Amino acid sequence: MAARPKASRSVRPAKTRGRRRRNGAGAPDRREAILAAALDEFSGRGFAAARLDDVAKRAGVAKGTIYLYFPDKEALFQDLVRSVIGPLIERFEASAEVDLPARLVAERIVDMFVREIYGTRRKDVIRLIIAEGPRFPEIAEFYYREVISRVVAAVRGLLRRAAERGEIPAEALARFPQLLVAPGLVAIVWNGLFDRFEPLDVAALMRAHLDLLFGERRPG
Amino acid sequence: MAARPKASRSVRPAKTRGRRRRNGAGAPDRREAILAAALDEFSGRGFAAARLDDVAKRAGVAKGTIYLYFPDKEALFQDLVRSVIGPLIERFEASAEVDLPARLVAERIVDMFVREIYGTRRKDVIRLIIAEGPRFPEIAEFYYREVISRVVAAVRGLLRRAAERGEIPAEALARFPQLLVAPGLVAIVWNGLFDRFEPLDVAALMRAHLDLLFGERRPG
Amino acid sequence: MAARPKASRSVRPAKTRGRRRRNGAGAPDRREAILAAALDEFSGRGFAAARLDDVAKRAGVAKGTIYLYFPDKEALFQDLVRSVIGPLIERFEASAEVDLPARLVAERIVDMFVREIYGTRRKDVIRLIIAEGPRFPEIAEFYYREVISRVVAAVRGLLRRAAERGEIPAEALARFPQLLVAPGLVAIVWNGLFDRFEPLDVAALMRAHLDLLFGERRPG
Amino acid sequence: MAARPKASRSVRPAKTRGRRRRNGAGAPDRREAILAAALDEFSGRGFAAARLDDVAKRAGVAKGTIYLYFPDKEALFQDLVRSVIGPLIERFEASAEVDLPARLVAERIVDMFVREIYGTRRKDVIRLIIAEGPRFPEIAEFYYREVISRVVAAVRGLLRRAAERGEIPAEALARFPQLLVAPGLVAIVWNGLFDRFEPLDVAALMRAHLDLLFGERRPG
DNA sequence: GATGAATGAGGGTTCATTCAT
DNA sequence: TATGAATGAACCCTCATTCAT
Repeated sequence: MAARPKASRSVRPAKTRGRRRRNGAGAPDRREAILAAALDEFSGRGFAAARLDDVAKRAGVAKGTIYLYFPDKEALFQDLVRSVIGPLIERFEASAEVDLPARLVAERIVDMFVREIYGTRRKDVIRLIIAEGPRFPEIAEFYYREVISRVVAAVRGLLRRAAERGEIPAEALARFPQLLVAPGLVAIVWNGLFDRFEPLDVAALMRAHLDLLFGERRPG
Repeated sequence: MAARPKASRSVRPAKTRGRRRRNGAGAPDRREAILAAALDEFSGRGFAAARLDDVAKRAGVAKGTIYLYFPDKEALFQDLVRSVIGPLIERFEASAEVDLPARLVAERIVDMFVREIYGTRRKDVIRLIIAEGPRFPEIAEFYYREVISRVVAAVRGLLRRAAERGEIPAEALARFPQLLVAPGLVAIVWNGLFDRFEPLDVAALMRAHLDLLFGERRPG
Repeated sequence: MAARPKASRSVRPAKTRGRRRRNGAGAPDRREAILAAALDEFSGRGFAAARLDDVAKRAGVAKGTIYLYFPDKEALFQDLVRSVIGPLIERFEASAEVDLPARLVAERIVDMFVREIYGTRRKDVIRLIIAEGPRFPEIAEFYYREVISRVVAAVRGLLRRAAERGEIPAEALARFPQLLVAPGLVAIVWNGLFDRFEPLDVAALMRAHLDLLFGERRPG
Repeated sequence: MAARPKASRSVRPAKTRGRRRRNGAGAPDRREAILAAALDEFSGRGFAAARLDDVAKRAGVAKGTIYLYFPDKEALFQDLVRSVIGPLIERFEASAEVDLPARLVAERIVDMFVREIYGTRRKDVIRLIIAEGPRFPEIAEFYYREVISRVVAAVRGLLRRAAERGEIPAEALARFPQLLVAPGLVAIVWNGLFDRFEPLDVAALMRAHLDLLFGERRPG
């Protein structure tokens, strides 16, 4: 924090783009190792309380090495979010575009959420965004631009098509696509805070949610 | 740092009992001023990054004064959460118990949420709990015990009655009362992260949500 | 410490000299209570680490009350030393002046040391002087002027008379009266540091010491 | 504050093992510089009042550097004592074990005391132990175990042999070896408190002491 | 006189960042 | 490139001292 220079805007060092050295063989990529360690530390303690020292230790590198790949702590955090969230969205858009009955598509999306997000460290990144976003406008903006707005658009498309086919009654959802994903968010938050008191069956939760939206599913 | 147990339980100094000074008239209570300032600072920067110095400045007291009312930074945080959340829950339970059609009760609850939480600083406290809860097991536990479990119970009761009267189709909701409040959570998170990109009409969101649950509302 | 005004030179407030109030009846003297509490706290934790808050608590007065009797922490410390050490010395000089065989006089002095110093809180004050003296030139000077130099003079007189009568062999002691009291100091230091590992029988130690100086004592 | 147990045991950082920098030539070791500075500051102001800031300044390092070598202020203090006292004792035991007339051995020991302790900063450490020992049980214990008990044992051996050979009259000393070293302690305390009022000729003091114990020394 | 809430300078400790090797 | 010792700005917390009541 404080008055350190703060170049922020995370510059990927040349060497990483055109990567050289005996990498590609078996040497674990330094940058990846650091990002992975950072995810652990940041989601375990929050951005401010996480120590780069611990990140370095966990990544198996020296503290100074982090600065070869990231200009500062904040940039490391931002790159972490980008690197985890970035790849996610394309897959999601693809899922949402297939032209099948909405319920089916929704189920696929839910499946993907459970498998690819809730079941992985990615949910921790989303939790991080929720927790730290207010302090990191750039992160929030990135997330809005790269994820939220596209998810919203994709879901809207899906729902409009469904509405046209009469698969869903109202246009409520099309106006507030957030309602479709709300339970996913709840699940992530619940998981972080209350799972040890009362574990949540996400899959069941999401199914119940779809039942509410699309009407009881006829198992037949 | 981290979340050491540390019973804490912040002691209200004697002075509040036998209070001196021109308090009793209308002078803002020191303790309240500090809590208010703490809410601002904590929700603005997060627990770890917030400076007690700033809390003091904002509260118009000296740094040391904070320690007359709270044993340490963590206790201040915990007391803040307790003092804001505590009073909330009773009102909520009362709302949920009235014996009226579920839709009506739900609407009242939604109204209360919008007015008493979303429209006040309380939403910031909830955001804080979401953000810091994983690092503060005591906070998470308190919140689970005092809020979540009671809300869940109250909502379950409400929904069961509604289901018995045939007002809502499924028992999905009774199994996952989280689904009822999910949009509230989404609204709070959205408000903190994305409102400046795309403001959210919470009232409309919540209404749409109720429409989905109870079927389109007949405006008549 | 630091840059506080520091009037030091402990001014006994007028009220204490010409003491008023229902004192003399049975009301415990405030000043004495504070000094007693200060002795406990200072000898328990050292000057710097002792807290006036604790002194006040132990004395049963409010923190501010201390400042009615002593200008600051340092003056309290100095007055403490003076009030405990002052009365001691006259008694000692009287003991040393009686015209009896040196061995007898020495035995009386030793007795007095054991009873009046080693056996009371006064030994703690001496320990305090040893510990804090280097930081409190005034204390050291007071102690040297009021105690050491007078003890040394008295002991010298005693020894010279004894030497003249042939009771002690050498003039070594007269040159270094410190040698006479050295075991007393050792006892005090030992008591503070090592008594829990190996308790010291002071009386026996002092007797052995006298035996060395005056030759074996014929019990007959 | 106070004297919490706290295993401490200050860790020598790796750098000392595989040392870099032009050390190995003659550059003063960081750790040593800090210890030396700490000795100055601690013995000048006492443990509690000494400021690590000043220690750092005096050692020519940054404040944070201290924490690379010592976990905290207390450990620095303890290590200081250990590092100064540790090496002392072996030499002393060796001196006490030679099989020569007791008077000669005693004179050697006294010489060693004057040269190696009284004439060096080591006397300041002993003063520190006396002053702070009551607050630092571990220090007192260490000192008792590593120094006192061994000195006592060595002196006892020495005296027993002397008694057997009839060199000293009584067994008083063997029961209270403290009597042999008492003047050394007095000298150290005197030096710290009263030397500016009345300097002490330690060598003469110690010689006079030996004369008392072993009988006048025949100059022939 | 007595009180104790309030003050704020100060000090121990942490940790992001730098840089000589 | 990689290292990790060194730096020093901050920040939490303490406590001597003040002063309104």
